[in-house]
Amino acid sequence: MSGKPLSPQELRIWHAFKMMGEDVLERVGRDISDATGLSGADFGVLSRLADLGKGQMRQQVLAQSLGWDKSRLSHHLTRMQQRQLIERQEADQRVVLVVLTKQGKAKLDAARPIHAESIRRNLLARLSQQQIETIVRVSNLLGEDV
Amino acid sequence: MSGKPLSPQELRIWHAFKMMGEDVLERVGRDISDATGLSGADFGVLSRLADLGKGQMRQQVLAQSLGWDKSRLSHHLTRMQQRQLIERQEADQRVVLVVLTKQGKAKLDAARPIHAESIRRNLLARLSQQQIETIVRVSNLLGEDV
DNA sequence: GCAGCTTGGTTGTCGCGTCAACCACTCGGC
DNA sequence: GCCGAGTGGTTGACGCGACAACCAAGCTGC
Repeated sequence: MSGKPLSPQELRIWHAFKMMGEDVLERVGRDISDATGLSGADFGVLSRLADLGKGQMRQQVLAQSLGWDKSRLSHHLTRMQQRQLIERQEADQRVVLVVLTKQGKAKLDAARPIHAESIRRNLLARLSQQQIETIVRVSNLLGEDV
Repeated sequence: MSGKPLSPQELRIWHAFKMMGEDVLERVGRDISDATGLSGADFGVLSRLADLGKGQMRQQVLAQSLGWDKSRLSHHLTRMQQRQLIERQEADQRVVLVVLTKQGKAKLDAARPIHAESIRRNLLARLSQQQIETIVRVSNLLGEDV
């Protein structure tokens, strides 16, 4: 409410906060992509498919677990399908099953160690236990709906 | 490196970290956009133009201060130019000056208080002083190049 | 002079993400 | 029966972003 502009101090905090996420996300994404050709988004889809769904899952459940809307997922799956990472099967009409292909599984398996290593190098190894705990706590605070 | 997969604990940390940034960025961006039609990127361009350059700046300097590459900026400016938020003036050949238009300035002035309020509500007000200090420290740690 | 590098910027292409419109099916009520 | 609402998904349009190729201009050095 108070229309006061942000102080230089507040601006610094905001800037730091923005950079923190973007930097790390970008590095991890790039590591995966350089090594396997998968984007961070691809990796998210494939790993949920494998871990939560034993290789197959309904689109909407997948969307839910990614925090994506159905349109975004539909577009993304179309592209992944063209690259043979997944298939779509109509279970009964109306329900579409997303199925991990051999190739998708292979790429995922190739990407997992890269992903893990990158997260350790770019995030976990750089922070103290204290700091990590604060991150988790802060994330929960900020994730609450107003 | 150790090929070990991430533990559930490590995964939770990673997930928390990812969400933290995405949530808040998205909320602030949406607040600005709902109120003024400017994207977060537009706001960044306009505010740098106004604050760092007294309303005009060379493209490359602008790109530098945004952390964007020249191509991205060029594309974005083309779109902003079509919406009359900025103009491009060739100073001497070879150098292009980006100039804030009246409309751009007006939009920026409208957006500033929204931006400030949104950051306070979605970030600053939710955290303790301790936590904020940790964020800033962590951001610096993570921003260092390897 | 001119070959070659660097600098400042534009352009095309293509993957990504949002929004709104749409289709098809199911279910509840009347 | 049918009408309306909700659910699961697709589609098209359009802005955005990364990348690579390109076009000047200017700056060496010979």
